[in-house]
Amino acid sequence: MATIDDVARQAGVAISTVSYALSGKRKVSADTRARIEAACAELDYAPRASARALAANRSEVIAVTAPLHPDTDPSAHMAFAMEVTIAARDHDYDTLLLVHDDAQQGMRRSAATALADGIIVLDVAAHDERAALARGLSCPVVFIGVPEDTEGLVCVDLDFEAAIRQSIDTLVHADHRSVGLISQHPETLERESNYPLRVVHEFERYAASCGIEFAVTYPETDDAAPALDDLFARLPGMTGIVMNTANPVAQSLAATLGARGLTVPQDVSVIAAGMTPIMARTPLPFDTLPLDPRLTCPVAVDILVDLLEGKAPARGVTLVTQIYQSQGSVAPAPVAPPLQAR
Amino acid sequence: MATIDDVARQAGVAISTVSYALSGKRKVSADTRARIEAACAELDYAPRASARALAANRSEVIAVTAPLHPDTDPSAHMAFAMEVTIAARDHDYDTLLLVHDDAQQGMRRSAATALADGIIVLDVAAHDERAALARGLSCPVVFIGVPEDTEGLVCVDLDFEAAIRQSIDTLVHADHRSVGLISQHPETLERESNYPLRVVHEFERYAASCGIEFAVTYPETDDAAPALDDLFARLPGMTGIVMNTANPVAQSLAATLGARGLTVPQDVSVIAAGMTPIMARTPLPFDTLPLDPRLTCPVAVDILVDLLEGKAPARGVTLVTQIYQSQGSVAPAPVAPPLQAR
DNA sequence: CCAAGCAATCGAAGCGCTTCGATAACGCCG
DNA sequence: CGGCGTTATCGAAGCGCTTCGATTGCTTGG
Repeated sequence: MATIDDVARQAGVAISTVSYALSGKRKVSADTRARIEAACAELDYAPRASARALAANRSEVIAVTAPLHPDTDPSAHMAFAMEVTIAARDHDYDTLLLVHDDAQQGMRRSAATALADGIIVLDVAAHDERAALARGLSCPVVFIGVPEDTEGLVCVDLDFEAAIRQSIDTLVHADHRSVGLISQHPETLERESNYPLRVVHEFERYAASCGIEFAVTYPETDDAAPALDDLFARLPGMTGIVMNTANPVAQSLAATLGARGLTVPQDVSVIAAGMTPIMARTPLPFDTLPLDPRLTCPVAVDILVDLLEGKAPARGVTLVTQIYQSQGSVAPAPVAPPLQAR
Repeated sequence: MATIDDVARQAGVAISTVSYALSGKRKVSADTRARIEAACAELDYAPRASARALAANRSEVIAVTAPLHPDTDPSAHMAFAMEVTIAARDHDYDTLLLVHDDAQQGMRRSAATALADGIIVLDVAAHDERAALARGLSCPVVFIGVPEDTEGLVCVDLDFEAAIRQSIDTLVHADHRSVGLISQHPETLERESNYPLRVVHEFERYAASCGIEFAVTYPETDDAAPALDDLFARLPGMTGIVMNTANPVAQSLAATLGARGLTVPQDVSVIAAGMTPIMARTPLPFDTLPLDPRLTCPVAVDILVDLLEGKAPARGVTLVTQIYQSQGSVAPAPVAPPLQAR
């Protein structure tokens, strides 16, 4: 393993000149640079990460906490971890994976030992213990997801409120006047990240402000039938459905609608807002505002890197707009409401 | 951030004494140790990872390559990465995630810069480019999965051959004399890791040596019906099925058997050998020899750590025995073959 | 009573890099 | 032609830790 010393000797310059040539932090004449580069290539030189980290007081490593609790979807998890890793490499950072049950310990350790320069927190719950921890940590932390209390935190998330507004707008423009929301299992609302709740609130607020009829239902199981029946009981003239629910429920809804003799989009228009596309091996035939890690992760990493390199101050909460993907599941509302039609 | 210097001063000892007290590499008297520990606690001391790595010439980090090609299952990926991470923490190692398309570059970089002490390679294909690379790398590499040419490599995998033998034994002991194997999609056999092929070979070899009738089928799609029909066409008296196939096919098989009026295990006995249990949100009602990351990952990490700490020489290929999980899908063979029975 | 042996501790030399201030070489202007 | 500002390069001081050999102060046996 060649060291910077070997390179300097080989190129006939001082160590510091090699360092400056490689980092570009001071000007080096064209031909010395050429000699140094030749030496590096010949000796197959790569700077020792630990030496560099010690001297420069930065490790060029970002830690990623993705704690495993039983009800998280590992596939979504991996997708986020991968996207963070890819985005980090674009800035020449590597990522350290912290997945132990006790994410706190991992975060503390990476900060205390300066293992990582910064931390990305995934799978954020409404009342996340990692929020309090992050406030007391010496290194920058960026959350992907928004906890209840964002005081002093830097968070990135999708703009679920905007997605809901866009879903309602889309339906309203297609003349739907009665729209139902299928939300998450009641326990999920408690435990999980708080976006499902934000979705419900915004749905109710915005639907009301648009002057349309609306109702929200919370499926108890993965079977969408009771939820659908519940909605139709409360909105007999319902012609539009917005979903922000677990994928199995969505899968089941597709089947249930068929079983009820309802065709999408002739009888009912359906939009899935803020759902993970990854799990959907069998893609849903619904218009979607997908919860796409490729939207949030690069933004989160950009912000963290800016923080690390002192390029920008902490930014509070950043919301990223989801992209509407049309699958033809929205059509103008039928003249007669679907249930009365038959 | 306190340094070892601060601790030494606070405890009234030399720096080296602190180092020895913390590492345990030399004896330190009980009361100096106590003073040092008190000082550490008071100053909230944690050794700087980079300084330690530079001085000791080891980073206590293991790199994990999990390249993302389109046909890999992210959920399984994450499960492996997590299990490796957990196992590594048990040995006080952290894990660096290398996930870029170009895994080679990541491996080279972590070795060249001494970012990581060793590398774990996941998702190994039969002709994996990373095999050649590993041979030329300066740091130990352990593969989870077995490539075609294992010369000079250290690999850990499940003992698929043993699983197949155990599956056949189980069926034979229940008096089944005609057994079919549902293997993978033909392209999967080409591209993927080579265990599906090993499974087919061992199935044919061992079934023949047991003197039973057998056939192998390769489903073209996720629909198991054609595969099942193919098997029955070639083995009209088939009473046992071994599966080593993609999970959707298995899901489909459960449905198809029902549709054909066949009951498990009364009419047909079924065993799933070497399949990922993670994906199966809806658990399959079949006896299983699951492809469980918790079996291989800790073993791989143990081996790597032994290698790193010079405790043991390279071990070649290590095969781990899968654990049979009974779900009641195996019963004694019916007296009359199922198809003729109706 | 002294040499030998042992246990506990210290001091200093690195590990390989970054970075600051100093230095040398050079052209330019008055 | 001397002084000055540039530009390119050098030297050395760390960064915070590990580890080796040396030192100190005891205890023992001869």
